[in-house]
Formats: sequence, C-alpha cells, structure tokens
Amino acid sequence: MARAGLSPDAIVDLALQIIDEEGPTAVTLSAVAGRAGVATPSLYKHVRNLAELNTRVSVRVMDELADRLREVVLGHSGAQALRAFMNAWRGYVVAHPGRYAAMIQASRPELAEAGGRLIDIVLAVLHAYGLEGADAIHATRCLRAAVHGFAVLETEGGFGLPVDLDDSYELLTQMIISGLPKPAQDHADGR
Amino acid sequence: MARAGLSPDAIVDLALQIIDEEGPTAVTLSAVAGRAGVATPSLYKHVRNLAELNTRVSVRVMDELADRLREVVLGHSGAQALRAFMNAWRGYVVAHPGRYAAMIQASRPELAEAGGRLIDIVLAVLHAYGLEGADAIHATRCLRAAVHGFAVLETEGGFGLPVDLDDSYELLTQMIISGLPKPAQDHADGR
DNA sequence: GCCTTAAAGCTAATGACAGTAGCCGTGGAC
DNA sequence: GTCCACGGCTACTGTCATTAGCTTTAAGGC
Repeated sequence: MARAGLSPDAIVDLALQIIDEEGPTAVTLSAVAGRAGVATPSLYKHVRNLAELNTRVSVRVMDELADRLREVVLGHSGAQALRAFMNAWRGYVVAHPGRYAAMIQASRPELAEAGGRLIDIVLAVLHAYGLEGADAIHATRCLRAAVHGFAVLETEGGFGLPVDLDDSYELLTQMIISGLPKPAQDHADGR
Repeated sequence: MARAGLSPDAIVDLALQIIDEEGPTAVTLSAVAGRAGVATPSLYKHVRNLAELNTRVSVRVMDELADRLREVVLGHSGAQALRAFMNAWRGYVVAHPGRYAAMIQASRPELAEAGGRLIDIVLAVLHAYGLEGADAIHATRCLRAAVHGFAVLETEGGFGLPVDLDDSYELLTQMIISGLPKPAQDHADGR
C-alpha cells in the first residue's frame, strides 16, 4: 500500500473540502477517510478523535478570518477601520457560510488562543478609536454580538423577508459606529 | 403493561427536562424513552423522528420566550419597551441557556410560524416607535442580531474576561435605542 | 358482560457512526 | 542490509436512529 501522506493539517484540509461542498454536518470520520483514500481508523493515527478534528477546523477558520480582517483593517483607523472590519466579517460569512458555521461549534477551552487573535484585532481597531480598558471590552463585546448575531441569522436563513440585507447591515454598522463612546480623534492615521 | 400515557406534548416535556438537567446534546430518543419508562421505538408512535421532536421543542421554547416578551413589553412603549424587551430576552437566555441553545438548532421551514410570532412582537414594539415598512424590517434585523449575538456569545462562554456583562449589555441596549431611526415622539409613555 | 379493533406497546434487526485493539508492511536511519 | 517506528489495515464493540412486524390493552358497540 502506498502511504497516503496524511497529517493533521491534510486532514483538516479534507474536512474543509467537505464543509465547503456538503456543509458542516457532513463532516464524519468516514467521509474524511473516504476522501483521503484510507480506512476510517487510520485517521486516529493523526487526530485524537472527532472533537479534536472539529477544534482544529475551527482554529483554521478563525485564523483565516483573522487574516482577512487584519488585512482589510490595515491602513485604516477610526470609523473607517470599523466599517472595513464589519464589511469584511460579513463578506467572509457570506462567502463561506459552512466554514463560519463550523467555526462556531467546537469546544471552548482549546479555542481560546485562536479566539484571542480574533479579538485582538477588534481591540486594535478600538484602540485607534481611543478606547482602552473596560470601555474597550464593552465595545468589543457589542461589536462582536452585532456582527456575529447578524452572521448567524443570515447564514441560518433567519432573515426571510425580501428586503435588502445590505441595507440592514448598513444600519447595524451605523448603530455600532455612532453608538461607540467618544472617538478620541486621533484624526486620520499616523501620529 | 400499564400504558405510559404518552403524547407528543408529553414527549416534548421530557425532552425539556433533559435539556434543563443535562443540556441539549443529551436529548436522544433513548434518553427520552428512558424517562418515559418506555422502549425507544415506542416513541415513534407519537413523533415522526428525532428531527420532528427537535422542531417541536424549538417551537415550544420560542413560544415560551414570546410569552415572556409579550408580557414584559405590555404597557410600555418606545425606548421603554425596547429596553424591557432586550432585558427580558437576555433574562430568558441566562435563566434557560439550554433551552435557548435547543431553540436555535432545528430545521428552518417548520419554525416559520413560531418565529413569526416572535418577530411580530419586535415589530409591534418598533411600530410604537413610529417605524413601518422597510425601516421597521431593517430595525428588527438589527435588534435581533444584537440580542441574539449577545445571547449566543454569552451562553457559549464567548465572553471570557472578568468584566461585568450587565454593563456590556447596557451599552448594547444604548447603541440600539439611540441608533434607531427617528422615534416618532409619542412623548414618554402613557396617553 | 363479551367482542372488536385501533392505538400503543414490545422485540428483533439494520445501518451509520465513533472509537479501540492488535496485526503487518514499509521505508528511512543507521 | 537490518531494524523498528510509523502509518495503515481488519475485526470488533457500543451507541444511536429507524423500520418491520407481533402483541397487548382498553374503549365502545352490542
């Protein structure tokens, strides 16, 4: 038997393929093994169990999302950055609904690190807004709640009515931006 | 064998018991059958399958939540009503995290009706705010996104930091209330 | 008070999964 | 060329959901 050249990362790749093509519920060890051309139990040589695989997938997606956000926020500050952040978040969700859904269903503790990277981006954006300490935490939570809530409802078909979603999201963006405590006016970027 | 006196509703009751005591993932047909004192296949005489049971549970929880919200909103209007609505929503989620989690994971189509009842409450509140048509839809979506996003993050342990959650939610409430398009000034409550 | 019958149980069985135990070939290090 | 750890395999177990088909129960008509 030729070796299949598997690795934890390769397995996560296959899981992501399945997620993109058939949705997150289709990720079973036998489905992954099928794509790998391998018997199911062989996967256990590379991942501890299904839960660990799910966690790895989740981390991968979080990092992918974090990269997009970091990129998009770069070079902007204040409201500009916030708007870019929110648009990029929804953009990712709409482009990869399965991945987003997979991201949010995995056990907490192991995700702290990847989740932290995500939150740090928000904090950086808000920092440029002049928010620090508890104020920044509260603002981060509101931003996350709004953005995540909209994402979940949109991907799960919670918004049924034929009214433009972009407009709704624009209103949400407005609410967040104008609801934030005093921008400390570092006018534009730079020092 | 004495009959167990089962019915779809009785089965939903048992499922809710399990959800409250062991969480939504513990709801299996054998667990329910165990509590009912009945063999697993007997349940199929009352519910079509597990998916249908989950849907029924979801509807039940939605209606329970809708009742609370209706009650709490009654007699208030404008910002007052909005605030009451948001507090009651989070109150329910905190009091019954398992039920809320169970509510949001069930197939879409059959839930339209119960979901509609929930949304109608929001629309009624916003109506008193002077919002109609597309504006009301956009506002409803933002409100739902914020409230639901916060609920999901809170119940799933997404908010790790030791900073007061009540304060964060208060900020979110502020953002929503002050971000809504023009209140039509039904000045204060009363009339 | 009996008889019929449909509803409500039951047992047995299947098929999809996750996960475990233990065997064996392969290929890189030496 | 030899060795051995790694990566793959087969065989098996236990848990679920779900189906088929048999039996019991109790309610209603006579």
